[in-house]
Amino acid sequence: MRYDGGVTRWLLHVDLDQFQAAVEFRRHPELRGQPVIVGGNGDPAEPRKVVSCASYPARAFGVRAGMPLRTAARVCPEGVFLPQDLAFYAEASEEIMALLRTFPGRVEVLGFDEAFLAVDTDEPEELAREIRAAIAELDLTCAVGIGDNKTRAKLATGFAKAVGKTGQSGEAVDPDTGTGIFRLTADNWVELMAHRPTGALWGIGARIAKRLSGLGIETVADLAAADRKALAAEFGPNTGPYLWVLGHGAGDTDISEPREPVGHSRSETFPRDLTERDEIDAAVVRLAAQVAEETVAEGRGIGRVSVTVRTKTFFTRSKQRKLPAPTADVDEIVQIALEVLHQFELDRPIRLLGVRVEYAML
DNA sequence: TCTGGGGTCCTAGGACCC
DNA sequence: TCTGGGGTCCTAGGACCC
Repeated sequence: MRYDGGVTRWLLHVDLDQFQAAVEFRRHPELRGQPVIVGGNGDPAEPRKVVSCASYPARAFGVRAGMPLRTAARVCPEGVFLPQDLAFYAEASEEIMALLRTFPGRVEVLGFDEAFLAVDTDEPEELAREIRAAIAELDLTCAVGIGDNKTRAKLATGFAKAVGKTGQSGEAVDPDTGTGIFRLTADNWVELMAHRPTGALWGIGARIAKRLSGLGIETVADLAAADRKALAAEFGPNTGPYLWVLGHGAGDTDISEPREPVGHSRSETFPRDLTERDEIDAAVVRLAAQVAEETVAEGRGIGRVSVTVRTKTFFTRSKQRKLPAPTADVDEIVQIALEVLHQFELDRPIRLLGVRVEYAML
């Protein structure tokens, strides 16, 4: 933790509250405090679309991200449904990240609504308060997790949101009160995390938690005490030991340098299943052309094409092909996507089609 | 009321070559 | 005639995250 100068390196994790809904409130102030549900085209009757973001009042009804819109409409009849406007949220996200970059430290963007800051300071809470105050100037709120590494900073944000909860609204509020900020380090890791299920860790989802459970590992403490060899045998030589490390709360102590994106994809779940070869082909042609055009417009070459097919029964498979040479030819990509598509049986009604490309230097 | 869309990374296993 | 390992490339699939 200590290095030249004797100032401590801290990782701060900044996470906006109910981001998409909060951004909508900026242009629809009359909706503040309402159970707003963002998703699909804003029609709660639209099938096969899900909630992207629910405002805290909507969450009080049980509405959650990922829930079908029609379910949300049922559990929250007075919900205000808004179409998802990703371009608008991207713009707001840029504004937030630009603001974060005005603070001392370096910024790693994690998504539309969260970022890590690596900063050398002895007063991380002070900085966190300043960040929350600045975000409040944008008519937005956020929680800030402070940690001695990224793992702990990220998890600290969860505690910050719990601490900052104010009754029904659930918002982490009031930059002056110090709520909405939490510090998680090696000092309080065991006290706060040891008894929690492994799935509480960032990087352990439902599947791995279940497999860990099969090994008798239920809690973070169990994971930290687990035999690394046994973990390696179950999860592989890299993932296994990494899980053990996670159990101890260890993680990167600096942000990652921005990486070049590795690929790009477009997919679509159809309102009704596709059964005709013509319409299946046409959809793949359309998706492939879109992905290829977007990729070429960015000046990138394409080295691999993959096609995903999901049937009515939610059976999902993908096939891919490496190109003989990188290309920026949209027609070539479309042709290859069609050829890959035709490697599938295509004898079942199709719910989703997707086309993905991987970048390659031309 | 069935289960979005867009990413990243890891692992297993077969083919192929030395 | 049979049998080695190691290394790399490629595809398929799984898992995680926001």
